[in-house]
Amino acid sequence: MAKTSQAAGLHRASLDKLHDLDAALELMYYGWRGMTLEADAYLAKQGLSRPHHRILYVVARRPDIAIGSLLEVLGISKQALNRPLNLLLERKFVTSRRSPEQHRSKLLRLTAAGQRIEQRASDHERNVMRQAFDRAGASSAAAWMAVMEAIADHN
Amino acid sequence: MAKTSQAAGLHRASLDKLHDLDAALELMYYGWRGMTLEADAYLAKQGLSRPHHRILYVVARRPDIAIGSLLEVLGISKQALNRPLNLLLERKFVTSRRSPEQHRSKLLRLTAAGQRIEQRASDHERNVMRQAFDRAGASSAAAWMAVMEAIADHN
DNA sequence: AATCTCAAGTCAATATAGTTGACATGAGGA
DNA sequence: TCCTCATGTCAACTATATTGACTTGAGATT
Repeated sequence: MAKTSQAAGLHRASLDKLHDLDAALELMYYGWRGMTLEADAYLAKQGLSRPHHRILYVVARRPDIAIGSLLEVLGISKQALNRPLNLLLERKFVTSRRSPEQHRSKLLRLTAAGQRIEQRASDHERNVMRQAFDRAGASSAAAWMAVMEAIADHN
Repeated sequence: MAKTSQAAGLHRASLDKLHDLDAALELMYYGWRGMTLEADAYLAKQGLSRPHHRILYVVARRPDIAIGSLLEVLGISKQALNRPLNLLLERKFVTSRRSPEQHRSKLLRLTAAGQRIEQRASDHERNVMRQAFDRAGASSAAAWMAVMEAIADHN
């Protein structure tokens, strides 16, 4: 293994399993990584990262969302939103305008360029999912969704 | 919504679906969150966080692992490992000793206290998985594993 | 008009998790 | 003695987040 990077690329390690469900924990970890890897690489090429993508993703699916609602959906503080959102506004991936009736809030929308970035980044993730679903079959895909829903809605 | 925290708790948002697989992307996101939420809360109570847990998890499953191998498995730089590992050594959750033959490398092991922390943190994650598998059924659990493997091993 | 409320924006300080680069230490092998 | 190699450490930097305190600007209320 030549002289690549000090931080090696993290290829699924084979660890002893102490418990029945250890394999499931590890699959969740490496699955998350596997789904986001290419999208993150694409975003990095654009000078963006995952927080930017999350903003683009949500605004794409909720045009005219107000900043306050966006904060709620993302689950972060407005100070944390500030930097990435301003970058997206500066680079004209997102526009903001005041609401006609509710002049207090600002409504966010993607520009055409913003839509393109969002689509390409999400496409990387969707392609990973599509290939995995294709390999495992449609009924497995449905089962995967059911299990993930149970995990997401835990408690 | 009273005056809780500026960063609200992030409850699965209902976003419009622009693509077929958008639901899958969101499930991966919220699933990852759902699995790690309680474990992270437990670790925070112990003054630890996810990197510490990852170290404990790996060392538990590879007793006498050398630092260099640990770096490889974790996929981070030795400088990034330094702080969390030193904390674990200070707090006597991990011990290091020199190898009898290979005096160059240090071998890491969990103490009893370290094993307890690792087990409890991982238990939180395993419990989430167990409940989800129970709800979805054994064949769905197997399908979930197959899909996650395909995602993790993507290219 | 003066004041209150509320969404948004901003500034400062802090924590965490990581990076690269440079260099020191200590043990074995040539 | 000198070289290699695993480990350790220092410094500087980046990114992503937090809390707290405050300002701004628009509407609503008295």
